[in-house]
Amino acid sequence: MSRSHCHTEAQFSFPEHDDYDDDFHLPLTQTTLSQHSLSPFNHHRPSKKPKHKPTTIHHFGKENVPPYDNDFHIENCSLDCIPSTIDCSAVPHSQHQNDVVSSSFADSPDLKKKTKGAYFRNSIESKLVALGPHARISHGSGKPLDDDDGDDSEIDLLLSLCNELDEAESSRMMPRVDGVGGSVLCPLCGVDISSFSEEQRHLHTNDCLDRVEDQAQDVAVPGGETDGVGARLEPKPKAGNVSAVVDWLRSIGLAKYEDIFVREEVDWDTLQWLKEEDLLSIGITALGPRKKIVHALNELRKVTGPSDEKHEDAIAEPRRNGKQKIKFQREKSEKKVDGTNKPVANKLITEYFPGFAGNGKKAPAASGEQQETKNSSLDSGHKTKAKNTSTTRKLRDVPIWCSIPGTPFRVDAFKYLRGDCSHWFLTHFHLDHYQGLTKSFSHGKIYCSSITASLVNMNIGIAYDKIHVLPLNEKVSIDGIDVTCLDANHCPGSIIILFQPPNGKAVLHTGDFRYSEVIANNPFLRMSPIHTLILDTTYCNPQYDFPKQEAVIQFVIDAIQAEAFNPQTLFLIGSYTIGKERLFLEVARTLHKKVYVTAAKLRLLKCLGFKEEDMQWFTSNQHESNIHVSPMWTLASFKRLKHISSQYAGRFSLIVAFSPTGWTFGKGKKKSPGRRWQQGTVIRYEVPYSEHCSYAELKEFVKLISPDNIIPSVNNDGPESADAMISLLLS
DNA sequence: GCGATCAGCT
DNA sequence: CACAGCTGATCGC
Repeated sequence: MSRSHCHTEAQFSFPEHDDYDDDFHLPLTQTTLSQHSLSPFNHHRPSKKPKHKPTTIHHFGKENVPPYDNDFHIENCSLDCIPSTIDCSAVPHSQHQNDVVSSSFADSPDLKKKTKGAYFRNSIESKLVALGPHARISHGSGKPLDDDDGDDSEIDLLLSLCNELDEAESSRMMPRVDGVGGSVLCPLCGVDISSFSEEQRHLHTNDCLDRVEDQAQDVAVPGGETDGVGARLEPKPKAGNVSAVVDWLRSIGLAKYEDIFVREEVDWDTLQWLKEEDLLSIGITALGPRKKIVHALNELRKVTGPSDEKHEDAIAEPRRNGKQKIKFQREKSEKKVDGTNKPVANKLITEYFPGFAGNGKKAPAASGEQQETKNSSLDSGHKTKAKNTSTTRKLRDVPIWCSIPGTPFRVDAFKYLRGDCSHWFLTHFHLDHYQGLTKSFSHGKIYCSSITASLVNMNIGIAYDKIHVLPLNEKVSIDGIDVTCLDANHCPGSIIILFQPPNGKAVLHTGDFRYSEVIANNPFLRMSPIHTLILDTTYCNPQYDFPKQEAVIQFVIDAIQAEAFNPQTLFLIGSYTIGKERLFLEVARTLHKKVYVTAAKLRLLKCLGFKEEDMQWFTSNQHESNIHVSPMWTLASFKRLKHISSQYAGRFSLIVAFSPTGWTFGKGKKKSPGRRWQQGTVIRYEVPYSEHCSYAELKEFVKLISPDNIIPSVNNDGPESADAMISLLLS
């Protein structure tokens, strides 16, 4: 407390806005520590009526849990539940001992959609830079895009179509599936199916469709002469064909709404024009199904245009540049998740396009196992922004970075589970890497570090008999292939995995990792020539030139000390479910102050292999500390921070939050180790604490490894950028 | 009622 | 945008 301040609590009127999160003035935008240290309280605005908009913050209040730590989502985490096969005393992530041991890491590329270049163009800070220090900024919560905002003209058209149909119906016998009002004709072959049960009618029409499809496919597919949009396999359903709509509904799993469509006599042509409000008005009130139909219709339109339709399930495949190839299939039977036993109707979209990597009808190794791609780009739709294109798919192509060439192994590929593989490696316990892994996993063994194993067991509920714990820095043989794990310096339990198959072409999968001296000196890396490097390229751009973690930790410590002149200050440090532990541990150690974590988080920390002397710095009693660890997302907006602040009105008068992330650091930003933002009594620091490599570190690592081949596991802007990235790294 | 999945949102 | 999630709604079992 280097200086006293004369503010009483009453003076800390909380700046309230009617819409305080989306549009506010920043009293201090880019002050440095020395600049701001005068007083954080000199920017108050008169308080307005304290009207709180509802927020999405929940749960606080029960059992005295502070408002921000509503769940790290870990429950029942205790050492007791860990079987003896798990070595929980493994050296924790945060400490480097005399050897290379640490925790583990991995990388799960596919889930992240990281677009680096776009970040700055749209960032708050870039706007501030452009607008100057008093700029009014608009906080990223923009409204949803007016996606195809409804034209009245379209509704008019729809109405007139309906009218036409009414007239048509009265003048000729329309095929109907409800059987009311006359004989029922098959819409495809015209046979009278009046006497059939509803099920028989659909069987019949499905058979007709199959016939037509087979005939068309014979012609359309072999040449592959399509526009890349999909072979035209079927004749266009006739206007007025309601049963085609019914089939289509079934194909997207919404058969329960067929009655509505039949009742409303929505035929194939009409269907093309339906908009969400139309669906609502005809009685599809549930949001999910409505959205699903809208999405499926959008897919239809992309391919066919409103009057050039197909009538089956649209299965979209992410493609380069965000475009899609779409093929329509009707699913008569259940989709199988097991790729080894694909019914014809379940062919992957890419199978219709010879030459498309990893799929061609005759191409071996659909998952790219044996491929050693220089042109990984061909297949690198992975991690690009293939938004929403695969939501209806059950079977997604296994991205190339998930498959280890020369082995039957997959890495962080739980989104792509199928029966042709029984060895599944998990590099670390972050959602984007284990997504798809559920308690019902039954595809063989999961290989991971001991820390990850305990997390998988506790949080997902997978039994240990399905988990094979891999040691660090020790070569083991799995299915005849040598496998060695190294600490990835990413989050606790994260690993880099070295595969040495019998063909002599070693593959190094970095998972998510941050390069370090320890990694550089690892004898396994120094001694093993690497053929293929599957690389975490999250920050593979020269603009990401952030400091070492140590520097950022020091910055945070300095900032806390600088702000701590007010004893009623609450410090918040952001953290993920796991990750960033080193930051708050070092803060605690250096300042000799405990940090508060929730009880659930504490139980989790106990499983991460920290030593007793480190654990002593954590407490689950919030009154023992004014430095609290909270989930990253609660620190992301001033709105949430203010909410927290209001919960603590009696105890704390100032909140200082630290958001540790690498994304705060990029092109156009100064190379400072942290940025400070303030709004009223809430201060937020964005600090470039990264658990991924900086660009310079990536280059150095690549130089060290000198692989023959690089496969980026994070590909932000499509295949072109994949090649560009590789060139950058090798330059 | 529960697990899985998805859309939407940081 | 999104490092890595969270939340709520829905569906299938």
